This record gives sequence, structure tokens and C-alpha cells, in this order.
Amino acid sequence: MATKCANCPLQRSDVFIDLGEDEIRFMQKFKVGELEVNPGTPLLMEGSNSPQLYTALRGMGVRYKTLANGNRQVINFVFPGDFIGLQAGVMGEMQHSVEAKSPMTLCVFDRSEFWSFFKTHPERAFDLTWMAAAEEHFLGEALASVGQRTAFEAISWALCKIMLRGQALGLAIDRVMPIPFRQQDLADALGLSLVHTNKTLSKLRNRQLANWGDEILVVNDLGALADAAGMTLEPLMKRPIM
Amino acid sequence: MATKCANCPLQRSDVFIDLGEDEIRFMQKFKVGELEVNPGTPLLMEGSNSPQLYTALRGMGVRYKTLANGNRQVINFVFPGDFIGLQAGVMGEMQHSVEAKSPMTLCVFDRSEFWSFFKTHPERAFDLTWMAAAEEHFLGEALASVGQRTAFEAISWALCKIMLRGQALGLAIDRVMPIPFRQQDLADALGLSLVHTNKTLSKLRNRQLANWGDEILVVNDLGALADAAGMTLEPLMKRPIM
DNA sequence: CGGTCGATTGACACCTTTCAATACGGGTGG
DNA sequence: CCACCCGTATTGAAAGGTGTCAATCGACCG
Repeated sequence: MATKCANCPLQRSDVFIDLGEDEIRFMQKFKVGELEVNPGTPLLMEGSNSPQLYTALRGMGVRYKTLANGNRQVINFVFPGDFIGLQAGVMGEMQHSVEAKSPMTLCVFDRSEFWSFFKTHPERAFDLTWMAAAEEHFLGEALASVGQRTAFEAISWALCKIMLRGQALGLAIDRVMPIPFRQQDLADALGLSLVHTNKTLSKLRNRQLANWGDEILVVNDLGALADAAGMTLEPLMKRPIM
Repeated sequence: MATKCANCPLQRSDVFIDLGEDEIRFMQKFKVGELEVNPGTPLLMEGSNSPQLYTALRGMGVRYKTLANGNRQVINFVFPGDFIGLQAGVMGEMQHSVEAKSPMTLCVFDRSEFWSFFKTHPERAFDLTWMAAAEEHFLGEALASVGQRTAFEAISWALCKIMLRGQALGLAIDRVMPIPFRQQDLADALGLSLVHTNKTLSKLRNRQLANWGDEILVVNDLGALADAAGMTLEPLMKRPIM
């Protein structure tokens, strides 16, 4: 049974901006179904022209690009509340792929209705643009991490970011957060080799900054981790959801 | 005297989608003036809440972030037609700075009118979202370059990208393009040291792939350069302008 | 029980960074 | 007109962070 938008589980989290009644009705009309997938399932492929757009309700995944030489660049990690397919919606085709890394539940929208966002619901269109700008912001930070930080700092930064989102979403219970990613995913996100990523993770473990193993991330002192990353902890902004 | 939108020089380039008459009238109302700046002038600062948004009419610049350790990450290069300040427009404040690297002419818009895009001109709002998505796409590619390519490949990629845009915009005359950037700018964009950037550039020069010096970039064989970068040359999409 | 996947480790090669020094053009003040 | 300073580009040498190669180990699974 598809979840009703009125009962959207995401609305319970206070990192998301509350939708008005009218907006909820509109999204409900827009929603064509719900999708449950297993880890490893590809949701969108680079170059594809998918008729479907998604909002992640539960579970996690990765966005990535595959290069000519076979290398993979993980663009970022997908968490509940993330909108998937914006590029396909506005530009016609995806520029990266999206794959589930844990069991996921996704809200499915019909792309052909996409334009009606702009025509009839300007607030929703604005939210969409907001999300695009937020993504641009994140990618700018990621670029700075990959470009300017050492492996140690970059990994600290990434784990910090993940934990922050996890806490905001209620996925982290008291500094402990389950994450389905592999070390290779993190390595591909930061442009590091798997081996070096592994060794750096164990260094973080030795220094009691972060402990990631058995699909579980533990961070005792977020502040210390952020220091190690050379970043400043900023409170997350409230975000809209689709 | 400020240029009239009806005579917008950008509209002459065929990389940009033609605006309808109504749209031109609307943009004209939105436009509050024109700004001419010298190289080195900061246009927007990270964290600022600028009341002004811009479209680059002439000249080039850079977007960049400054990290806690003082390092600088150049997010990308600004060319004519680029919209500057989207983040401030939708999220309230800029997440990166923008600085002119050559003399620039900018179209100035009033941010307080920003919302009217969405309320009264859904096509314009859509174009804005399109541009945000395109930027997201570009940043994804940049991330892949910095993360997965060697210095030699990354620099080839960057010069290729620059030349492609230059040609599309008519800034490149027969494989020759003036660019006001410094080697340090490119180094900061790709996460490389200045010294290594310099040496890699001279390697490109030796191999007759690209010659950048005296503020001029010469690329004889774009295909060969793209090969060196391990990228595939794709025709630029037509883009909207604001 | 063999086979696969992910995590871990050690050794070694090498791409990049850092440190230093030189060169060259443009601007400025004496 | 010349000395001097500053930003940018170049080069050489040495140090070091990361990548690559290889082997081991534990957990899960048919």
C-alpha cells in the first residue's frame, strides 16, 4: 500500500519544512506510486531519459558517474528526503546514475507532470530550485574537499557530513548510525584508492575520532572530527521536500 | 548607458535560446542597471546576502570558496551568459565568492523581484532551474576530474572545456582564445599545486596539445586534447539566459 | 566445503607537493 | 632614466602523501 502524502513519514522529521494542506493534496495527485528496491538496484542510469522521478522515503543510495577509463566517481550519498531525477526532469536526461545501497522505499512521480509544478504551483517550483541550489552548494564543498584536503581531512569531512545528516534525519541513535556503504564507495567519493581509504579509516579509529565498521558508524565527538577535517560545523538548514 | 534587453549582445550568440518578446519585456523590467568592473573586483562574497543578482554580459571571472586553512578552491570559471547569485536568490546567502578576472560588464537584477519569476513567469522559473541543474551537472564532472583524473588528464579536460565554451561564445577565433586566468587559478580549480600545474602545462605544450601563455590559449586539435583528457566531446546544449 | 565479497596489511613505486632560486615585465618613486 | 618591488611564470631537487600490487582473513552462501 502506497503511503499517503498526508501521512508522509518524512514530515515527522523537523529538518523538513512542513507542507501546506494544498501542497500535500497537489503532491498526492502527482504521486503515481511507491517503489521498494533491494540493495544494488539501479534507479536511474546516466544518459537515461526516465519517465519517473523519485523522492527517497527510506534507505540510502549513491549517485555516481562512470568515466571513460572505467573509474567511478561517487557524486554524493542519497538519504531519505532527497529528490532523485531533477536533471532528467529539467534537462531531459540524467548526467549521473543512482543506485540503492540499502533496501529503499521511493515515492514515484510522473515526469510528464513536471511542468505543472511551474505552471500551477510556483511555491513547489521554488522549492525545486532551492533543492538544486542546495545540491550545487554541496557539490562545491565536495569539490573543495577532494581538491584541497588531505585524505585524512577529506575522510573526516565525509564522515562528519554523513553523521550530521544521519542525526538530523533521526537515523543516528546517540552517536551511532547504521550505514550500508562500502569503503570503496567512500574511496570513489573522495578520489582515493581503496587501500589508502582503509588505512586512513583505521587511523581515525586509532585516534578515537570515528569508528566505521560492520555497516555502523560511530562518532563520539563530532566537534573533534570536524576539527580534524578543518571544517566548521554549521547547523543544517531546514529543507523542503517533494 | 545600459544595454536594452532587446539588444542583448548575448542573444546574438546561437548557444543561447532565443527569448520571446514578452520575456524580453519582463527581463527589462527586472533589470535595474549595468555594472562595469575591473579585474580583481569581488562581485559576491561567500556568506553575503547580496540584494543584487547578475548576468555576465562580457568578460570572465571565477567562482571560488576559501577553506579554513586558507586554501582556495575554484569552483568554476564564469563566462558571458552565466547567471551569478542564484544561491543568494533562493537560499538567502552565497556559498561561494565570485570575482572578476578581466574587465566585466554585468547585467544587474534586483533580488527582491526574484520571487516574481516563479509567480508570474513560470517559463523563466523553469529556465532558472534548468541553469541550476546544468551547474550541478558541471560540478559533477569537475568532481570526477579532480577525483579520478591525473594532473595531465585533468588539465587537458579543463582546457578543453574552456576552449569549447570559448568557441561556442565566439570568444575563440580560429582555435585561439584570450583568457585572463592565472596558472594559480587553474591549479586551484583542479586541486593541484602551482608548480605541478606549470610543469604539466609545459608538457602539454611540448606534445603540441595545447599552448597557454601570455593570456592566450591555443588548441590546434580539440579531439586530440579530449583524448588526452580521457573525455568524449559532446556538443554543447543550447542554454537559456536570464 | 569451495567460492565470493569486503576488509586489512605490508612493501614498493611514483605522482605531486614543498622548498628554493631565477627570470621577466610592469609599475612606482627617487 | 634607473633602481626597486611585486606578481607571474619557470626550473631543479628533495620529501612525502597516495596508488598499485599482492597476500591474508573473516563472513556469508549455495
